[in-house]
Amino acid sequence: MARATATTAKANTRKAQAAETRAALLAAARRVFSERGYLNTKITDVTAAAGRSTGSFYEHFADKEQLLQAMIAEMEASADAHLAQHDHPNDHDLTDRAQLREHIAIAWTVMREHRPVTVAQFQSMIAADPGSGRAWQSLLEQTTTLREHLEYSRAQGHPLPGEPQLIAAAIGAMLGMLGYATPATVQPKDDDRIVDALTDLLHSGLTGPRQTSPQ
Amino acid sequence: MARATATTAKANTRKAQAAETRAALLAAARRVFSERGYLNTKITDVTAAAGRSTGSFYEHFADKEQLLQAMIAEMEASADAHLAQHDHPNDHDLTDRAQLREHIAIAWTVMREHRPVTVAQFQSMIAADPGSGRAWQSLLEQTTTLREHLEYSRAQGHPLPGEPQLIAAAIGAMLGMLGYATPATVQPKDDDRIVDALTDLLHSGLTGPRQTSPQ
DNA sequence: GTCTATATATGGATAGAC
DNA sequence: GTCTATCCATATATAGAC
Repeated sequence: MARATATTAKANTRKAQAAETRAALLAAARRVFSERGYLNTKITDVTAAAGRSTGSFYEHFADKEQLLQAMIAEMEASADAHLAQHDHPNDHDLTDRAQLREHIAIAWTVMREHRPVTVAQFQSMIAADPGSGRAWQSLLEQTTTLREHLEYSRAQGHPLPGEPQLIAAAIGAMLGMLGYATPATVQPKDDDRIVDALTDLLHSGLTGPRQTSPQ
Repeated sequence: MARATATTAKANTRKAQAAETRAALLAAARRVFSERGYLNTKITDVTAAAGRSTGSFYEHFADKEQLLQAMIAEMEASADAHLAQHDHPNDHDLTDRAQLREHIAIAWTVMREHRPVTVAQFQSMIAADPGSGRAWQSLLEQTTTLREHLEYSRAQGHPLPGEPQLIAAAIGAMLGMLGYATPATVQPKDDDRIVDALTDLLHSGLTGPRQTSPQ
């Protein structure tokens, strides 16, 4: 079948077409990953969804793993731009409810907005050999900032439930797993409900000072 | 190579040998799953580790999934026997620190003692198509008891951070993911440290009433 | 019931024309 | 750069002898 070779106003140069194909593959991967996930998706699924050929795929990516890396790079660029709007000094105090909520909300929003990528990344991590320790390593890496904030809080005199590294990993585990498992169909207001609940749970736990419901 | 056909005192009946082979396959699967995990393990990896043939495998299990189901059944039988030692009435109050810790400790211990199985089960769940909602469904199922306890606590007048179902899922997500990611090499005393930290975090959160360290 | 040997299916990856 | 056609590696599952 004939495929549009210049759907945009861009000049139909060889270079521009390559970029177009690459973008089409990335976009198709996002679509396919959100349904079938990363592990069950075959290269041919992506190329079929993009309307390209298998051979063309390998002109842009060495394999499926490299495709995922490119998607992660895109996401991080986008997330960094988003984060630049907020100030993120190191001296955050996560024992302050508002600041804790802000962090949870940002993490949750990024996971939601880039769901196909985070889902794929999560699957890829889990599929690694358990003996390799990659899951633990990944958990530590993704919670580095969180850990630093906790260390700061502790230095300020707030005693923590445990070592900052462990607490950060626990929180990261909760957010990551919940973000993966939560259906894509939840509404924005549910997102708020979830962020509020997680914030309260992590801020003051199950016994924190909350008003008893009126009954 | 010659393989022992009657390593035990049992009579070498056809039936006994079948049971022996089945047990050998299950034991081999535990060993292999703990290193390479469930997803990356091939049927031939299991049979090779068990010293049996591929053809023999299919005499006992229809496929890898059924092998895992058999391992889960074994684990649940073992866990139930273990749980029978404690009383588990429905009227537990997880806002009580000791009772919360008990629950976390049991969950953590089961995950540790049956690590190959829980790891395999976790991988199998994650590998399912994200669009199927299996991860969310699994999370709800595995936290049913937890949810009931939380509902009880709430009925007793303890306000929770959110809906019991969501809070239970969040706690389950934390425990499940952390149990998966935590290296198999941690020492028993580290297990205690982890259980204590998680208990404190979930009980009173990051700001709960704890003594400031002497400094 | 267990074995060896093999059929079958799948998907990753490449060659060469356009 | 993109395509079609194809090679090739891998793993599931079965057939048939013992």
